[in-house]
Amino acid sequence: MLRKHNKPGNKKTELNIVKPYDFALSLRAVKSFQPSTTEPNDGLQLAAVVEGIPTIIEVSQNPEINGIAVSSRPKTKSSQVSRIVEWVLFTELDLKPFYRLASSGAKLKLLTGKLHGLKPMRPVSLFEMAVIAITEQQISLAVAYRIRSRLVERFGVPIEKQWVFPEPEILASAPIEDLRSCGLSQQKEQYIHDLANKIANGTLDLDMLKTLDDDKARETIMNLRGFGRWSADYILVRGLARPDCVPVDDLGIRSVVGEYMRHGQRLSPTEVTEKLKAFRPYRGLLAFYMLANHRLNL
DNA sequence: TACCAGGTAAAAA
DNA sequence: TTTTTACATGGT
Repeated sequence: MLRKHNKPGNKKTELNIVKPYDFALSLRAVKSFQPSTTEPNDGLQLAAVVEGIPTIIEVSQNPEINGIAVSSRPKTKSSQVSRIVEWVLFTELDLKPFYRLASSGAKLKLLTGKLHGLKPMRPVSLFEMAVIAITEQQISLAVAYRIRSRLVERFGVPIEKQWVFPEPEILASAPIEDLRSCGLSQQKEQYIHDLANKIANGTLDLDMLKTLDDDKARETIMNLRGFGRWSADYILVRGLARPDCVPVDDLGIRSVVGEYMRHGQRLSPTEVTEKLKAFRPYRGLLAFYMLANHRLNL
């Protein structure tokens, strides 16, 4: 007989995920990129609106079955929950071909060995991701983070000790001064209003980016007001976790690729492209592994 | 105090 | 077509 580990009021379901996968490692990796290192617990909590109801989705390791368990508060039967978690954890990504490709050199073999099972995590919503990109243009990450906190706490939906990121409709109808008073510049306030309006009135569906190839997705993003090359790449890499996509302009990437592929010397954007050429279609994953290893300081 | 931080659009040259 | 410029906040 199958043992049920369900408790009343907290329905748990298991998640199918393409292996190898190391949830704890992947979680540590995302957190190492986040400005705030609070959140002491070792599980993942996502705040999202499910069937119109603000919900906390909890993702944790289930040692009994060596898998991933998902629960939600309030509990819901909606299949939206697993779809969200599948998206965030990138369950469908198969790391095996990437490992085969990166096993050529001793250094890279060591890297993928240390980080075995690491997958990038993606934010719940691409709208939030797009707003992150706008706020982080030019100013420091810490400042951008403060501005976003004010935005979320003001317009988002509170649940437990978190907030669900505001829906486009909410920001679209927010008065200009209200957005400005969160610390956004006049330009950035316009970009966000413009984006939110397009989504709210149905002219734009960011989720369809998921169906486009890298170049087409980049082009689509760059046609939006306020999104240049940097922001488009940022969304492709962080928001969609495209396995072959590398933000070659990024200083961190240039240093860390140089660390592995030249003697710790920073590379130029074209040199990064050159050095990673052989690792298509997993150039982005490789860069992610290098960066994660650097951040985690293993 | 002044300068800079994972840019961008619009104006100017 | 390429080069400047304004922009908001907070850390140094």
